[in-house]
Amino acid sequence: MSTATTRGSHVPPRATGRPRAAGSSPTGLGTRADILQASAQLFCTVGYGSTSTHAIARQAGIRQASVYHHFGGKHEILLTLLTGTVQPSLDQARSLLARDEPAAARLWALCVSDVRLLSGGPDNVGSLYLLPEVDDDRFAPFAELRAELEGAYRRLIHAAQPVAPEDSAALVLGLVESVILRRRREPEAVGEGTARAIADAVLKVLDLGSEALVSVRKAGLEILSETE
Amino acid sequence: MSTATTRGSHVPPRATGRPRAAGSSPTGLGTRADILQASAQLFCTVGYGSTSTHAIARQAGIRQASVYHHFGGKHEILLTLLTGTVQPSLDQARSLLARDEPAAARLWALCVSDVRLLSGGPDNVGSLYLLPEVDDDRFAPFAELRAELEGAYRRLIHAAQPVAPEDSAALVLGLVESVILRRRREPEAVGEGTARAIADAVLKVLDLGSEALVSVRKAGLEILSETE
DNA sequence: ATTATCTATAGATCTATAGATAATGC
DNA sequence: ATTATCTATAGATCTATAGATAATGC
Repeated sequence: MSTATTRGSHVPPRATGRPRAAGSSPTGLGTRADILQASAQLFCTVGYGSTSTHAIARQAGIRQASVYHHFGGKHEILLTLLTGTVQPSLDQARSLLARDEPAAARLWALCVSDVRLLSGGPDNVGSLYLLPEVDDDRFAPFAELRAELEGAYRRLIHAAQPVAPEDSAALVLGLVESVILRRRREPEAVGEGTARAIADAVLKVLDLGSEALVSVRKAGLEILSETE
Repeated sequence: MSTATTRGSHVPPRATGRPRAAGSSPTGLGTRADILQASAQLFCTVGYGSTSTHAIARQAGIRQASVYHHFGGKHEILLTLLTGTVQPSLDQARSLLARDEPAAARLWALCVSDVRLLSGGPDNVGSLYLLPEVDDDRFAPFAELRAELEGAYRRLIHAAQPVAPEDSAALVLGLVESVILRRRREPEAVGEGTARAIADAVLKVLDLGSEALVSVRKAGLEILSETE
């Protein structure tokens, strides 16, 4: 729901335990959140393998060894970030699947919602999806959530456009996820306009982009206003 | 042109120098090609930072220190792979820009050609574009080529659809590059059909997807048969 | 003589654990 | 007593260089 939840920590830090040697929690949300935030920023900019636990600790305002009090290692941090990023998308997808509005409008809303999620937040966490390391078995729980999301897209696509070819979902997800690289290259160019443009493009690709698009968009916005 | 050229080596190895301790060139194209091929495979699967020069050497059939006889370091290998991957796309784009056929057909052909390039070859080298490390200044020469390619897309898009919004190129490139992640997730699902489906989707996104699409496709295939 | 490889290694990491320490909680 | 941090460090890398070696070329 909120960014704090996404990052896996919303409890304000209690004052127990030895104090930090230098400074206080950069995020103000406790050490776990500090580590996740620092890791997200580093993984997104220099990559997973190139990021040391020492670099994470420095950015989180603690010492290297303290990272291990909160996580089993780098892989556990990345897994937490990955699932925390895809979970809100999946929640929204399920909520949209359960509704009664026309499928085209719900699909449009899902695309807008996902692009917003990928565009928002302090770091481009969506780019974690692009890390080659994510294919590793250690991150299988994430792959599972991601596959469920793809299934939700597939069902909405089929409901909206029964004659769509089997691999349409790949094109649709490709359009939605294209915002990740776009944000990396032109961070300031990405906004609400991007979300709607991508959702429109999805409908066009599915041959649902005629004059009906205007009314679908309207219905989609209506849905979004009710689900956030 | 050929994969060998892309990888920067086509000269068969001469037999000068101390022989290898174990085995012979895995690619049969010389040590430089061995290193590039081994690095491509590793960078694509486990990432850049997670790949050691030792791992590269092992896979290339040489000792770790020998890598430095051919490249200044890992970054120089990645830069070679990146530019070698984008260069053929850029060559094709320039060649298409210079032709006289309708812009829609040339754009369709460019998309098909790029998806083919990204789908082909032994490794998913397109996924090197996705590495976070690529944003580093060391890889600026690649970013420049990539920007030129985007410019070529932009010009073809505008010629084919004068009323297309400014950021259409981002959507189009997003669709084309979506094949990279698709190939990573479902390698066997990607083929010529994917290339044409993506190129079709590009025209639809640009509102060029009516019944004219059939003739555009035909013209595009004609062009492709003349430029390969 | 030239070349491409090799072996060996210095110095710089990097990960993960052991154990000390400095706070709060009861 | 419990907790979260700290300091210290062992052991395993990893990069890049120095210098030896084993081929071909002339």
